[in-house]
Amino acid sequence: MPVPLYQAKAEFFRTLGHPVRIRVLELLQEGPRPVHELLADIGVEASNLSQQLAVLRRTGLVVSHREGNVVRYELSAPQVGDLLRAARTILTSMLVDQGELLAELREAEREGQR
Amino acid sequence: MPVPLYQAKAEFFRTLGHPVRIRVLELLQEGPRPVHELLADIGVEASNLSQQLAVLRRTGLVVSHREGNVVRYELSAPQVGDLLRAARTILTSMLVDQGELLAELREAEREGQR
DNA sequence: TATGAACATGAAAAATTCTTCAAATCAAGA
DNA sequence: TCTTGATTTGAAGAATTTTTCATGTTCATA
Repeated sequence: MPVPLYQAKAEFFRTLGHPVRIRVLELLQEGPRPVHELLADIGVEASNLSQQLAVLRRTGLVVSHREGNVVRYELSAPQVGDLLRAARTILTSMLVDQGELLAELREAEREGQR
Repeated sequence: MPVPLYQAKAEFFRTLGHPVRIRVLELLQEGPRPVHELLADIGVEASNLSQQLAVLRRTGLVVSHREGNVVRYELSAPQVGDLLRAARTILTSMLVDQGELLAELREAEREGQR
């Protein structure tokens, strides 16, 4: 009973769909990091971060290993960077469009006020 | 009060994180399509599809226009294709890894049984 | 203008996901 | 061994998202 591909994709995107998880992935693009460092950069409760890390671990996007007192995380799929970049491209172009729309709306409003 | 970028990204990915929405986007990559055609390809209730289309419209990923009796949808950001492709790459490589893992587990099990 | 097909919408119930809190684990050092 | 810092875990309640159903719209055509 293989999970249909489109469902696997949906699950994959859904795991990217959380602000803390996105920040973690972006930080990890620069290289492996211990939890306490992530914790310092992203300002959330330790247990909350831990829960999100668990989500990323389950999907296999990151792996962790303990080094003494500290647990270090890293991306397991380096291509994640490409994905985030592609997303950024779309997103900025969409935000630009929205910005233009917004500008037009404001313009229209000014016109109306005369 | 601009929405922090990482939050915008998370929202963006979350809208991709639904099987019906993914299928819609993939179908629309091949070109514009009327709702009833999407409906035939994806087998869900009409109102359900409609709700998901509404989500995609709100995020600005698709646009629709009525042509007589029919409403035609299309991708508003053609780069969505790139994104889906990047995702597919990661996903398949991850699935392959999992497949290997699975194979090892089965192997280990066989070993154990001897 | 009455009817029907194609879609959309609003709202409530059902299902998932998030956040938070208390408690547990693990390794290092006193 | 006791303590402490680092991190994880389980569970419960809060918040969001999905699904579903009934009802609207819109346009074409009889």
